[in-house]
Amino acid sequence: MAARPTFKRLPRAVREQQMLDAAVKVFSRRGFHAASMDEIAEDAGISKPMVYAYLGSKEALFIECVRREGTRMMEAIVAVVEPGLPPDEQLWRGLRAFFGFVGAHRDGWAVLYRQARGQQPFAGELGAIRSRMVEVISGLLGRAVRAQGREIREKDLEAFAYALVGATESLADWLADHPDEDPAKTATRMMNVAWLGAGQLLRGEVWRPWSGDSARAAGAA
Amino acid sequence: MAARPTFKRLPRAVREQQMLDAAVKVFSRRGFHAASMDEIAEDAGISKPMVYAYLGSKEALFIECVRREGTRMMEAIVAVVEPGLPPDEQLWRGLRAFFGFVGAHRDGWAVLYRQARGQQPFAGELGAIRSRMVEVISGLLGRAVRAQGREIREKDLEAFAYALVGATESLADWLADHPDEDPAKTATRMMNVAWLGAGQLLRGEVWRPWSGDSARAAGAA
DNA sequence: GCGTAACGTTACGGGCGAGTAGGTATGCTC
DNA sequence: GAGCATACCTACTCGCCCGTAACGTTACGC
Repeated sequence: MAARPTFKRLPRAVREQQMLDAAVKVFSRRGFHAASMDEIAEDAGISKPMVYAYLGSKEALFIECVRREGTRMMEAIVAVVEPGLPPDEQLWRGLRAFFGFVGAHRDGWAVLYRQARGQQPFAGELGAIRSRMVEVISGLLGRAVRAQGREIREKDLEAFAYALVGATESLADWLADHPDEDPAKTATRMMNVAWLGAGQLLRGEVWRPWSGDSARAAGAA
Repeated sequence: MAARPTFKRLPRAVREQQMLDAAVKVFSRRGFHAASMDEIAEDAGISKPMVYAYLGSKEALFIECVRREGTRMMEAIVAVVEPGLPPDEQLWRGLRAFFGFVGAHRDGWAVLYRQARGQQPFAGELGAIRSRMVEVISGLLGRAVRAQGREIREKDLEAFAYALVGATESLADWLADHPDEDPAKTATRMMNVAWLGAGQLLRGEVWRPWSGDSARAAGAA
């Protein structure tokens, strides 16, 4: 044998994570179809049949990537959102966690989700994650509305939440394309859209981050 | 030869449109990669080499699809938005035209754009269209803000517009997935998000369509 | 220390689909 | 009605890349 350090034997769980890391990277850079299993394997420092042995197929591998990243993202969000807080603070915390996550996984996130949106086999997987987010947001808003004794149709709520999710994803793309932007500031921007809307913007109202518990929307200029 | 009605000879311009129609349909149903040139050709009632003779390559064909649909969409919008009207009415008109267009091209729009978002070669093409929309919206809002003697940073404006475009696209997807929904009503929903925001929603404020020129946001309940 | 199961490899099959070569028919021009 | 451009076809080539068969090698249990 050559000088090759044969210390490479690693347990399955470790290898699987390495493969997923490599897969996320390559899928991100090339897109699902343009990515080749050979490149992923090489990037993971392993040979192709191992990938098949552990993850099954290209499609399964991609789904696993989406699932892992999606789960991590959801965990990052739910970790900071505590029910019981006022709705705008919950929203703010969630957004800050979300953009923080995207900022930390710049290459990972955006392109992976940009990929999954289109391809039919994965629309379901991505749709499930988006559905959870829509649920969370519409639940949050719905409870807040009803807590004030008001009525609102479920479908209106769903559409509203859907739009907010879309806006947030869109700003995430924007963030991924502007590497010098600050995630927290992007979250603030999103808060201005989600909470205040264009009408308030024209009236000079601005939403500012929570510095403790007071200081909501600063009044008109 | 056989009984085949040989009356099929058509001028190039006509055939090109037929090919594009077929391509939009097939790309929509299958996605860019899964779509085969054979299927597109068959659907257009022509043979594959003709497609290559006229449109060049699969990639060029797809780009042409995006460009055509995008142009049509932009035309539908700019046809109804007249500068000089108050900003919220301009926004409302634009949104109504947009959702009307999407509703009328349900299969076309959503999936075509869902496709183009991911695939790298086309991101540019789609990005150009999105940029125009961002420009239009940020221009609209920027003028309105400055008309009131207020200042606003260009980047804030851009991010705001970007978020609105994302929200709108997201609701367009929603509309495409809910065939029984009314485009105009969806536009109204979007208006509630864009103009009022969640804060007003909680206060019971609702945005209602223009019936002529009066009747802006209906006051609190 | 030896069997065995888990880790790992090299090298190939084979399908699918983009793109093309080369040839035929039709209609327009003058 | 000859000539020419344009519309149109059948039948291929060929490369890429997913997935696998068949075969080594390390470490762990007992």
